[in-house]
Amino acid sequence: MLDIQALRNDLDQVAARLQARGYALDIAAFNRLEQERKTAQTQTQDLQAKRNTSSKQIGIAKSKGEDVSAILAEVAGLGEQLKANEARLADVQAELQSLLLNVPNLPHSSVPVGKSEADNVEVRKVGTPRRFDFEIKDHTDVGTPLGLDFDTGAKLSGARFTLMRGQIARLHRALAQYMLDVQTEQHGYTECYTPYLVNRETLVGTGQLPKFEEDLFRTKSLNTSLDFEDNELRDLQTAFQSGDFDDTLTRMSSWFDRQGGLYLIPTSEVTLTNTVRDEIVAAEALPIKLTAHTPCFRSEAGSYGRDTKGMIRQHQFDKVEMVQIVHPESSYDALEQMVGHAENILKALELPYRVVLLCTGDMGFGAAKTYDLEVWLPAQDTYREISSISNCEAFQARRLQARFRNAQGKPELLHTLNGSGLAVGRTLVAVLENYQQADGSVTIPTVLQPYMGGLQAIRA
RNA sequence: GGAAAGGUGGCAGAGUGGUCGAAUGCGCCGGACUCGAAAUUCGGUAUAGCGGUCUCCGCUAUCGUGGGUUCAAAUCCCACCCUUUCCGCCA
Repeated sequence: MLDIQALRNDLDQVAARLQARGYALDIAAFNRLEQERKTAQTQTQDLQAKRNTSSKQIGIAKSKGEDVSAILAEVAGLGEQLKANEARLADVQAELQSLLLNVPNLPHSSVPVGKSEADNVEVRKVGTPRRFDFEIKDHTDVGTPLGLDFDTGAKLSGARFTLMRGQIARLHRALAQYMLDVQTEQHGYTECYTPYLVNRETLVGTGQLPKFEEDLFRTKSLNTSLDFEDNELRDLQTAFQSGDFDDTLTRMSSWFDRQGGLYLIPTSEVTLTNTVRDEIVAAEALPIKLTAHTPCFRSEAGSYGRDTKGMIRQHQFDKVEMVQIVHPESSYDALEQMVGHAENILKALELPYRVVLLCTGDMGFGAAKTYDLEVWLPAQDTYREISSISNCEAFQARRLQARFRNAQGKPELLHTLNGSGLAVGRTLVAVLENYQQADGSVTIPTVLQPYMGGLQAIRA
């Protein structure tokens, strides 16, 4: 969420910076809502002040045993007027809030302006892709004989699910364990175990909601009664029959909320970052560095047909996440550090990769600056995203009301950063493809061998 | 799932319709005392929004959340959420 003061004072400049990332801010709508808000708020507050003083007078008069009918007559009807004004103010503020919740973050000045992936800037390339003296296979062909089973995954759950058996399941676990150990032992992150199901508020805090509901999986509790109230059902029916689908969805969603429906996390950035929601942390506690190995669940709506083969794009994948919660002055240092923390994993695994600085048009909703790490996949003859590290500045912190006490003792918004360190599934893909041998076996990277019981290669 | 208790400031905890944003204690900040510290003592100490004559002042909101009653709600009523304890079930 952007600072509403920035929008009030500098609307044109903010709009121009948003334009750079392809977001058209509705300036007229904002101005109109702000105008309405201003009048509604001053009028409401005047009425409230009038009510408060009159009520106080009544209290004083009564304690003295005086007659209060004159003052009572004065405030007659004030209640109705006040109620109407308060309702109008609440409406306008809700509208402003929802407008604000849907505006993406401002890009940092060092971010290249661009429209798409094509405008991203390669920062550096590390490692040399291996030369193969045999015909290389992609990870599905390498992995299938070793226990990668897409058919069973599909049988159990559907497309974009995978079952792993035997050595390859162990390799997957070894990768996650290794990454977690490096992040905790070498980079100073605190290991966390977090819930995989979270409430709505948590997802609003990190920015997945309200805008990206369709990217998430949502559950509902079966223990509660699923009955609608009679009038609710009638209203829902009316909304549906009149073809007002927005209204229908709103009503269903509000009903759903009351059923205790929780969402599956799309990344543990959500849970780790939300640990500081509604907190005022001590400045000495900064930076807070957290890591977790969790599954991530994504509906992948709108990506039909993309990466349908293999385990590049799954509904469920594991990830070791890094989150830093820092003083605003050090967030850009922290961003560079975190890129290094993710790179160290790739270096240790001896996987060739490149670091890419995302352009304004390719960044995520909450990011002010993002680096992607892309790993070399020989079968695709290209680099593919394996990590994404972002500085969200105060964008999430403002939604979360996550603050610290500054030198003046005043609460001030923190900066939040998150990054993958790394995506485990895609790392497995990279290992399978880069370490494949002519005989169909896969060599185990040296650093993983202790996690594999000393095994140097896996074979069918 | 059943029963009970409870959710108040950074923390502990009082307040059960009226000058209550809220006693008191702890913590924190500043002063006094002291060579210095501790102890003692005095004063200060929430957040957000709006407005102004804008290093200051005024107004408004906030006592789990949402609604209701009332001229007036931390306090009364309703619904929900959460926490704790006991019982049941359970990995």
